[in-house]
Amino acid sequence: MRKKVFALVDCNNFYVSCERVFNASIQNKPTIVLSNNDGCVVARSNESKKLGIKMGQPVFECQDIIKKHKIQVFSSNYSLYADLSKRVMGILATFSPRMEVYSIDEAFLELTELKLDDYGEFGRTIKAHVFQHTGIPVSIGIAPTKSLGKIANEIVKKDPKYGGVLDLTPLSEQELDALLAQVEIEDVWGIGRKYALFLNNYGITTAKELKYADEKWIRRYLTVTGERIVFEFRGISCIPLEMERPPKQGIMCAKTFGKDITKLEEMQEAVATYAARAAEKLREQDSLTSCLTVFIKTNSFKKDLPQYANSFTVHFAHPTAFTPEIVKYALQGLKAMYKDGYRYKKAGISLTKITPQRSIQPDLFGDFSLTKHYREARLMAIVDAINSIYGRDTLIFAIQGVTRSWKMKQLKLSSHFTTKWSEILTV
DNA sequence: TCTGGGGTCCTAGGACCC
DNA sequence: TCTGGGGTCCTAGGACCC
Repeated sequence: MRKKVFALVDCNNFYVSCERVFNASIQNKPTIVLSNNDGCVVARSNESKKLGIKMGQPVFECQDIIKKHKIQVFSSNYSLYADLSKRVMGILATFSPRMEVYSIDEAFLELTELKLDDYGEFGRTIKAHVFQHTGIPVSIGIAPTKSLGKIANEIVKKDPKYGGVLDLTPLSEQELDALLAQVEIEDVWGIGRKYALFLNNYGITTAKELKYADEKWIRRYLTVTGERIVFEFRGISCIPLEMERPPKQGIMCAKTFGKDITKLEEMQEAVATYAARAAEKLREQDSLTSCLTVFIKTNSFKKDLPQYANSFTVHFAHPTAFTPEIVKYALQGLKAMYKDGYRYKKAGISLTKITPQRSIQPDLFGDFSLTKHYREARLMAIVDAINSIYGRDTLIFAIQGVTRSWKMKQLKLSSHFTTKWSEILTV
């Protein structure tokens, strides 16, 4: 069997790069993008990485550095990033019929069937093409397995001498091992904090040492996922390309509030809003749910305040994607556990037991009516269509509230350059 | 009074990813 | 004063079945 070839294409500092596409004045300035509510740093330009800003760091902790070095700060503009991501992926898709969109800023391309002489050259073409058409810089790692592609990408990002593209396929085993020895165990794809600590305790500190570890032992302590990494490092591809995203098995909508909630009515607004959003996502993938969990919690960082956290799960008699019904169950759950006298910081909805819409079963004996189900589905389709044309929340349910004092804080939001006509770039 | 062996399915919890 | 959100997969253990 011929060796496979995968390219991992990863957008550099993606959210920051997106902001830069539409803002020439921040090209070489240190820049960061914040999480919801402007709480933590979730993307950093190379300049801000050098200044010591850490991924996930709370903003208030690095306020001094931000001021001192005039770091450019942005709230998350998720619809802008999603739109640019779509454009990048569209271009990547023209380079191979076999592509896996792995995350908002990463994709695997399988190049095996292209039978090229020089994959590195192909990678450089892709990189140039993506930049020319979107303004987004990418790094590319090419290798016989997905895990090694990740490794190549890791090395490319750290060492400018590769110019953003590294092809491992022509390397000898010794050359490959020398590169693997440079990658620390915690930077390996699939090894998180816990496993890194565990492996370090046993003297496995680099990707190379993991490659030559006893696979039986690895399987026992890191399960099959760990064992797969070992084999992938040895050049045996065990993590297949997944071209189609299967429908989600769980859908979540959870957010911290812009300000604490102390009243049940406000909490009902928030919970109803999240439930309605989750129901929307459910319908986007043509699914139904029959189980909902609602949770609420106070701010656990504030140790001196009274703490309360609870969740409530509701199982439905019939699967549904009808917003009023899902909202009703969510509010029932909320009522069952809500307690007065606390300052709530966060709430969320999670939908599980998700089934495809076409699997719906008429109930011979119960009160379930197929006619009613279709009527509800048509109504929702209309609501969704209106909201998609005129903007989210054009049509909402009264319980979701109109004041929304608890809404996310986003003080440094850039314009929706590509998704709202009113905010299109002016020159 | 003695009481096997082999399944499946479900759930909770823990690991991971970006 | 200020600390994100949304996913996946795997395993162990319990319930239940024959």
